[in-house]
Amino acid sequence: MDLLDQLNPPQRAAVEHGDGPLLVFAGAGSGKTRVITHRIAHKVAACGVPAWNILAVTFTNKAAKEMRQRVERLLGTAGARDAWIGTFHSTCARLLRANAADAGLDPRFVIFDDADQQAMVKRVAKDFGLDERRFPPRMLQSRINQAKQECRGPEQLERNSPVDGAIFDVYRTYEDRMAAAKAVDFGDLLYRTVLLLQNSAEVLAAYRRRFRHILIDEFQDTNRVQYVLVKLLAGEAPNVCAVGDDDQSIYRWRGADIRNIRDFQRDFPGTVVVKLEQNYRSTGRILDAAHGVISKAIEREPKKLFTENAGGSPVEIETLADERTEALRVVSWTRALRSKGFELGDIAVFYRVHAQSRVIEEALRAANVPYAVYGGMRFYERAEIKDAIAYLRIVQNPHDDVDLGRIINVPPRGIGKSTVDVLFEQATNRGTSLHDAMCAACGDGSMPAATRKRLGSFRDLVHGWRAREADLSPAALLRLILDESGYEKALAGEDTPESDARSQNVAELVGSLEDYEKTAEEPTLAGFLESITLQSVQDEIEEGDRLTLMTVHTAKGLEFRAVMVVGMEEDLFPFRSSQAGRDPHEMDEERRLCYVAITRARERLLLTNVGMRRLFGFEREAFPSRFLEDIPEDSRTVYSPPGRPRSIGPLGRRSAEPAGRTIDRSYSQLPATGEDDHLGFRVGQSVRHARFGVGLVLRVEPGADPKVSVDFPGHGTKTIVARFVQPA
DNA sequence: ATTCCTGCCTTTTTT
DNA sequence: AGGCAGGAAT
Repeated sequence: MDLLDQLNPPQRAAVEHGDGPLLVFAGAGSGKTRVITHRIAHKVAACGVPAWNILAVTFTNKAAKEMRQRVERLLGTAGARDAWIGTFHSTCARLLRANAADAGLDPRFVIFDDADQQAMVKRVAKDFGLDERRFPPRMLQSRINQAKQECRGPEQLERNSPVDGAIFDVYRTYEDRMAAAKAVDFGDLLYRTVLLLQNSAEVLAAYRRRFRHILIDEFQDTNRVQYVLVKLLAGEAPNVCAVGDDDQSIYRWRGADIRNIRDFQRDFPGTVVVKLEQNYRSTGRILDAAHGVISKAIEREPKKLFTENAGGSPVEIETLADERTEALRVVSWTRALRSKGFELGDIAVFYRVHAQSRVIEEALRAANVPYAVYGGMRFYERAEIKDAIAYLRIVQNPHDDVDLGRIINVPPRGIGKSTVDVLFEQATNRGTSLHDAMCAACGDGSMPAATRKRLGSFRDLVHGWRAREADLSPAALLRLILDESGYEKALAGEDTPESDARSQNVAELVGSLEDYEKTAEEPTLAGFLESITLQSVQDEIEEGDRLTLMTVHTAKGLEFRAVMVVGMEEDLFPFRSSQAGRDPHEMDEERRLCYVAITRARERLLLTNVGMRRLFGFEREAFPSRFLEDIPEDSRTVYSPPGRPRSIGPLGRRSAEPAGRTIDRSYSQLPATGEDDHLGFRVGQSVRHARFGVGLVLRVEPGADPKVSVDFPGHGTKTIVARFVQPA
């Protein structure tokens, strides 16, 4: 087989390019993965490079898996085996575990996901007594992540304002608590790998020797620390091949830094640039539409996709009355396509925000159309699954405070909040983990005897499971835990439809652990735990005879014969949150997102917008997205209902008044004057409460259980059952 | 210690 | 609208 035969000239140039830095601009559908896989195969088969010397990095496990399969197809399974193909994060996790001592980590560290991290941040912020309104945990968390993305430890942070000071305190203490918990977060995986390579010349040299050829997929999505990592590994004679498309950069808000593409040519002198502009996916009309949208971006590398597949059906643009009608249109379009020979699996519906999916799901259920929704609440994020996993993680690493804190009283075993608070405090004071504090409390007199006893029996349970880890398979261990912890019984005891669903989910987790044991090369508990925390939405996608529903973000990298994008409206797509005043780069990103949506379609594309949309509980008038105007007229067909002249052309763009009308329910539901008087309380009256003192009645709520809303100076507004306050 | 309720906030989420 | 967190009631 000749690896070069099936390639067009630029693809071939990229594959054949010898040593030295290479930057490939790979437009949508231009055969990017083909170039990477063929380049790997070419290096190995034609240039005599040992597969061992190759590192290929992707962003999702799915991409990594697909890449490996395609390389195997070219080289044979054995020929490809030694190539290191993985995501940034899994690669780093592997490096850190292999060099744990040099990295200053326990090799059994657990990886915290977003939610775990937030729990830890919250705990730290609370210890500092920070006001949640001034310092939302979410903000603190993102500042920490941002710092790590920029390769900055706490000491490298600005500390000029009180706010900066608080962030510094939280960051530093967070790091201490993470160390005590023997846990790392996503940012740590990358940042600590960089530190490892910077601090150990030996380790760095070893990996530079090993990874002679580095290939990076989706380069436009790399952030700073990833870029630094690549530079470190590439070394003095960089054989780095970066493949990306600046037009598909849609994760700027998550730290992806488009400067990496520009800096690449500066940092790697002599970079050869190849542009792949021939598209093998979409019809000419769809590409024209995509180009119309993306060419208006204020900042982009000039390029234009072309295809030999000219013509095709026009892009359809259709205005519906409201989101329910739009959902029905999903059903009718699906039916129409099926009668034309499309399978359900060929069709996808994209939306800007998850909240849009519900109406569509309802319509599909009513019409008996099978579908799968991706994203939103994910399996491993469900409370019961997180609980079960928390137990497993405690077995792997009992010092994991977040997970121990999560399950120490789940199911309820009489170790209440106050007890846990005290234990946390002791742990913080002594610089130990919650686990160690718990064990200490079992042996000293710091807790009441009853509490001590309950802590002791829980500790014994945990230690018992740890002792069994070696001789039980992970799935068997989980079954033992679910039994002995009482978790299973507690769920069964609830006996509600919800608890049944949760039991099923837990059973499914056991099932997926069993699957893992069967399929993994070397199944271990740690391996399973790592694989699930590093899993993405895309990894969950399965082929099947059903319609696909997902956000545009999730759709990146996929393709479908027919695509429908709903909600093509100003303020929704492009999205604009209630706060105004944002920079034009954000609009560019929305534009690129729209470009991504359009370029997923192979043959058919339907874009819809509605006149009236109910979203987030409010109904408001909606106006066609500006992106619709950018689609050339000879590539599109516009359907608007009669009597509703919402032409897409130079449209009646919304005037400058604020977005829609909003009705504040909390006021419209206030009882009218005259109804204010109940039970002797009336609005404006002074009342006294045992704890909050004297306050002013703002609202009286009649009913079987009358309540009053009272503003207590110094305590804020409370809604209290009326009999707990007296007139003052 | 546990359960119930109210008020909050709402984008996207490769790992 | 709906999910969640924190506070209040039992």
